[in-house]
Parts: sequence; structure tokens; C-alpha cells
Amino acid sequence: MAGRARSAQEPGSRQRLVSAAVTLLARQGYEATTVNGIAVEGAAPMGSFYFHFPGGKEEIGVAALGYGAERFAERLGEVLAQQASLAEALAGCANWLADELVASEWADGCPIAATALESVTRSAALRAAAAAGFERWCDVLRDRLVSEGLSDEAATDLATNALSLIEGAELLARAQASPYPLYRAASALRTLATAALADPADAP
Amino acid sequence: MAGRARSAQEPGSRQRLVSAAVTLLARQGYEATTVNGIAVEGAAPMGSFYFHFPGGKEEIGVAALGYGAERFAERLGEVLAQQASLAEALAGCANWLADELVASEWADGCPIAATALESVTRSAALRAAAAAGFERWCDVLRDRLVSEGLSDEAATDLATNALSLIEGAELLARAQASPYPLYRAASALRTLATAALADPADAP
DNA sequence: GTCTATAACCCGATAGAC
DNA sequence: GTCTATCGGGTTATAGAC
Repeated sequence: MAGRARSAQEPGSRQRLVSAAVTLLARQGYEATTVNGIAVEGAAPMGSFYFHFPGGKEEIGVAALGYGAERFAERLGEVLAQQASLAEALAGCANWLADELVASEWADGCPIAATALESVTRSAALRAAAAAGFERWCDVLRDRLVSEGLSDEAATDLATNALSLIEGAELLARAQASPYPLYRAASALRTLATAALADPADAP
Repeated sequence: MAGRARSAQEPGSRQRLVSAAVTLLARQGYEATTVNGIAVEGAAPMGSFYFHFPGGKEEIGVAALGYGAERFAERLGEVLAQQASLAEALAGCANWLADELVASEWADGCPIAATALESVTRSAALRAAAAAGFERWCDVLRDRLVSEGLSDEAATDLATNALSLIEGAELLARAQASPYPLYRAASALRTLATAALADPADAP
């Protein structure tokens, strides 16, 4: 912990570094992000960086994936709770992400996706942190589905597919600089939700 | 063109370099891939690299995205043609990719995805090449859907969603080292295909 | 805990002989 | 077309004063 108390408006240098890393990993991925860039964006000197993260770049990468995943999980839960129907709750997630991407001109994407792909053959620690983040988001989605009456199995299937569809649509949207893949995903999510609720084999 | 004819079994150094770049971009993304690594994997010296690609790393990146996209488009068309029903044709794509990922222990992923995410805020040329590749795959999917009687609009929607779902499922599968996201995507693709064929609003 | 300076290394790219 | 040698710059990480 820090040596003295800080106000909530002025996070300590460690927290600023982690937040900066989340932003940079979401924008440009892990390999293109430099520790120097993180220190500049987090308004901290290099000496401070290696004091807080003696494990260097990989250690802050793991911390950033964990913090970014948790922060997104909270917002995801809020958006899912805003709509009464399951179909509109899922579609609302896709539309929400489309709005955020347009607002940042496609810069601020998923805080995990790029690093996850880059780490598969290069860092077991980063890959595990990415997998844990995706798992966390699946759990948030599944909780909402179970509360609609879906069985555990049906909820797991639909939660995984919803996350896959949204992640893939965001990938296409950022590459093509178009929100349409996410709008189309919203429509497909309504179809999948309706089918899951209608199928008697999926009831508990 | 090359100065002399070559047998098909011995591609010239330019082609070897492009093929090597496709493999490396699929495995570890753009930023982690070095021109030196491409030259080694392609069994060509550095001087040869810069003779064929005076534009350097970005130029071979664009060439690799184009060649990788075309090669995948051909195999995608073949897999789509193997099944009589639309639902099984789409599900077969997801299962096929699951098999390939397991066989390579999650190393050989999408030849575009990682580079697409890394290039959004860093290279307009790479981003455009990635977008063109995704568009090409969407066209292959759409042709199959139109041949089933779907309207242009319905076919475009379903083709985009199928590609999003498969790309997202592959992302989750590689991060979690599990084929289940792709197996679940196969199931969802059957649902989406069935719904599209049943909806009279989607008929031409 | 923070800072500056710098070490050790690797990157993309070029030069120029052949 | 191919090769070797090398340049300049940016990278991660450390040293050591404060």
C-alpha cells in the first residue's frame, strides 16, 4: 500500500500506471505498447514504474488485463440490467459498444482482445489473465440468463455465444471503421435469445 | 516477375517471404513479428527482403494480409460446399477451425485478426488490407447464402454475423485453450441459419 | 518512493560488393 | 537478385543519488 492516504480524485502512481496500461493495451495491443509510453501516459517516472512492477512489462500487462476486465464487467452488468427483456438486454450491449467505438473513432476497443491474440504463443501469464477476463464476462452474462429461467447449460452456451459474437463484431467494426457489424450482431442476439427462451429442452 | 522460370515445388524467395509472413502474423501478430524473423522463416537473406519489399515491414504486412485472406477464402468456399444444408455448412466451418486450432495447439489462428486489432490506431494501410480480407470472406459466405434463396439483405446480415461469431469464438478458444467456444458457435450458427430461412421477410 | 542517467540489446533499414 | 556488414534509434531494464 501507499505510504500515506490519498484522495479518491488523485489516485496513486501505481493506479495511474495500471489505468494508463489498460487504455494503451485496448488501443494498440501489448507489443506496440512500451513501458515508457505507459509511464508517460500515467504521469509517472520510470523509477516509479519498476518500483511498483519489478516484474516489468509482463507484470503490468497482467495487472492491466485484470483491472480492465473488472471495470468492464461492472459496466456490462449495469447495461444488462437496464432492459427488461433478455433479447433487448443483449442487443443493448452490442449497441452500447458501437456507440463507444464511434465516440472514440474506433480507438478504444476491448481491453483484452488484442493482447489475448498476441500472447497465445508468447506469454502463458498474459494468456491466462486474458482467459480469466473473458471467463469473468461470461459469468456476468450467464447470471442474467439464469435469472430469466434458462438452465445452467443453456445459459453457458448463450453467454459464450453472445460474447463471441460481440467480440467478433467489434473486430470487424474496428477494421472496417463501421458500426454495422455491431448493429447486425444486436439483431442476431435477439434471435438467439428468443430461440433459447422458446426451446423447451433448455428449460431447467 | 522473377528472372527465370521456377518449378511449382520451389517457390521464389518473394513467395517464400510472403508465406512466412502469413504464418508469423497468424501466430503472434504484427508488432511481435520482425523482418529478420520473416527472412529466416522464409529462408531468404535480408538483402533479398528489401529488394522485393522496398516499403519494408508495412509493405510485406499488406501483402501477407492479402495472400492469407485469399488462401483462406478458397478453403472456406470448399468447406461451405461440402454440406448440402445451409445450417450444416456454417456449423462445419466452425468445427473445421476448431480442428485446425487443436492440431496446431492454438498457434495457427486467423491470418488477419491480430494484425487488424494492432493496426487500428497505427497503420491505415494495414487496416485497409485487413478490412478488405474480412470483406472477401463475407462475400464468400454471402454467395452461399444467396444460393439458398436468401435476399441480398438477409444474406449480408447472416454472412456478417457468421463471420463475427466465428472470429470471436476463435479469439476465446485460443485464449482459453479450449475448442468449446467454437463448438458452441457451430450450434448458434445452425440456429441463425434456420431462423433466416424460416423468416418470410428475408425471402427475395 | 521517486528521479536521472545509462547500460545492454534488438529493431528496421541501408550501403555497396558481387 | 543476393549477400554481409553496419548504422542509427528505440526498447527493456538497472544503478545509484536523493
